[in-house]
Amino acid sequence: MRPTVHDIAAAAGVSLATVDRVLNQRPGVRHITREKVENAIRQLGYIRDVAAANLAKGRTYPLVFILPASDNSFMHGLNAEIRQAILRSPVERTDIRTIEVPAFDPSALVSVLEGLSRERPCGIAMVATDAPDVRAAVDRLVRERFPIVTLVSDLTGSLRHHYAGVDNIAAGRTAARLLGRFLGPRKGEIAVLAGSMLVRDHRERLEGFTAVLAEEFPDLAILPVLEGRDDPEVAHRLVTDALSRNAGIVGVYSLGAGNRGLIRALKAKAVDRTLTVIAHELTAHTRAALLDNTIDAILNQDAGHEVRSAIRVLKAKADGLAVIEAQERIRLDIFLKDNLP
Amino acid sequence: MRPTVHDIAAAAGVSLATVDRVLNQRPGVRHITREKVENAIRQLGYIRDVAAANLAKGRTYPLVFILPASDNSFMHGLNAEIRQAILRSPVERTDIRTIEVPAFDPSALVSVLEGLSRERPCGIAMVATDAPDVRAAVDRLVRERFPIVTLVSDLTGSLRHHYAGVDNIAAGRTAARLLGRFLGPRKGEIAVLAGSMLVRDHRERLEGFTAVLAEEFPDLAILPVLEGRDDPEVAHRLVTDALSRNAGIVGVYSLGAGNRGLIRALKAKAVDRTLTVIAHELTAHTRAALLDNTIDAILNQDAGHEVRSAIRVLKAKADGLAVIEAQERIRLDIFLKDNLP
DNA sequence: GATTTTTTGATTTACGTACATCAAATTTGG
DNA sequence: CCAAATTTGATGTACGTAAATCAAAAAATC
Repeated sequence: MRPTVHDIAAAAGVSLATVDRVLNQRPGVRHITREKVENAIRQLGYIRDVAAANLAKGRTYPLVFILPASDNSFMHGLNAEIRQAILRSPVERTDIRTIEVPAFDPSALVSVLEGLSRERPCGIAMVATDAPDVRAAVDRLVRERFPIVTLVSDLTGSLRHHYAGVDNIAAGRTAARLLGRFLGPRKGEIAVLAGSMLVRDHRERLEGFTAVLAEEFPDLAILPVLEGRDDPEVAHRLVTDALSRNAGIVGVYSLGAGNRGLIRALKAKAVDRTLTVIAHELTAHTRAALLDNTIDAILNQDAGHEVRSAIRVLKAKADGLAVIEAQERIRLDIFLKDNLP
Repeated sequence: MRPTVHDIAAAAGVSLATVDRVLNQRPGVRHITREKVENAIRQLGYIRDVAAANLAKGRTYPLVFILPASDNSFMHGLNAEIRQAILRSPVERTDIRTIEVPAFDPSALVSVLEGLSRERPCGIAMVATDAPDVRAAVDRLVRERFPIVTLVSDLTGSLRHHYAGVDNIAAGRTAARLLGRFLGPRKGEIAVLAGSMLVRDHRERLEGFTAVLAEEFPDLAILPVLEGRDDPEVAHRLVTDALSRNAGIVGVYSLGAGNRGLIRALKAKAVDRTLTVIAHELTAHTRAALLDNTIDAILNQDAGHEVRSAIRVLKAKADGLAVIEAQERIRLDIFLKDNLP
């Protein structure tokens, strides 16, 4: 049977109250007594029953999700997953609130973070915008002992406890290899459609992509990046233009959102030629395009996994518990038309 | 605040004891009283606090994992993950026991299943061997209200509650498309190395593989399947022979275990030619082979996810709770050298 | 050595549920 | 209508932990 606080008290030769003081780091325990208790805890292998503790404390986990106010399928999906998580709140003892901030606006994000310092949630998940001020604000909160995880977009170099998202450099590299291998011996140019080079994840994907293409597929040249602002209309125009102007395009890598426009452009322009296309994010549109061979592969991150993982990690950090690293690794999904979920 | 049994009792105008009798389906409640209580439960949206209930009951979840006694990397990995889960037992209130049965031996599996009917674990996870007797035994246990999930290898047509494993037909189809696309315009023959055609997952992978190859890559012909019995030595011999005898081989699909032998054969025999190779299961060997370009892609199922998912599902079923379907879907991982974990 | 301060013990209540017991009320059968 | 059976209520204890109170003991200070 698992040891309880009573067993610890008995083993350490102290009272229950003292064990409680040690366990919950309350004051008024002499150093040597504290050590006696800690030894007993270690020797008996005591593990606090978190469920019982939460019951006694009436604990809930107030969590805050900070999201950019972006109007694209991925963010909509992320929001939907957070709503699902809110529905599970009673069971998981969470109390989740989302805050929308203007996209690509570091100062807005910083002021929200500063506001949270007063609200004192027990955990913060945020889609990071990569800027020094944001990093500083995050570090400040971490030093104030707030658990913080970045979601989808990381803030490297900051003190955030965890990143719930995919490795975007690896994603870009994978896209390049798939494209290169699918094209085989063919030579030509590659069009890259991004949202904005101001976003870290897009920059990283491009970085990985160009690196592998340069190293291993020297016959494929990357055209200047098209910045579609994750907007289907803009994407449509840019891709249509590029295809018209450049007959040597053999492949397309769409590393951001706004794929609806890309797909429309491809269907109109590329009926005759055989383009190889890799896109990010599985949505109703990209799924259909994959099935009708307009797109050859989709790279995806599962927003549901990211949200659930962020919640698990924040709760664990709030309780000072360990996380199962392998479980919390967000994988890059590669979908061909055969393995769609 | 979440409603409690007290709120239900007050709302239904009955005593706590009666609410308890209804909740735990104890006898001695008139039909109309039971309905009053059930209405109150529905109206207040009462959800039993599983943590508190488990605390009160001193509940643990005795689970049994039934595994084939196969000596290959994947099964070793699966075992290791189960051991990890056992380490988490105190926290998760599980009590996990594994039973090894001879591989490919339906009757051994059936007798183990029958034995469990007396032991009464609160859930069973099993790597199924596909046979009518096994199906019958599983169905019998399900009718006796045992939660059962199949692990890695499914038992379609049975009443098992859940399958924690990948869609092997999809895996085979994916392998075929990757191979076909990687080979591009090249024509030639494809060698397929399987463990045994007696195993359902191998049969299904082959089925998916041949289907896509036939439909979409008619220039690629499949050679007679090599049955390596998941044994590196046998695999080595078979692949070496095949490569010697057949100069037209342009690709290899290894859908089972024993990849160590395959890799050795490839390195010895295929230095001169450019084979495209797709293999299953990420192990130290296949990982190294992927990195040194001996293998082009690895399809993988994450044993850790499968084990954790099986445990979550069994616990939920034992408590009569819903599972998050999307969370429990085991994905087919596709690894290129760029997105290795 | 007396006094103050700090540390420790003993005890109680609470969290939400399970489960057991016994008494009281209600229904059913004869 | 009475007895027997069934249904319901009231109450208490338990699970493992948190948190509070007050008394007692020990240590530190003068």
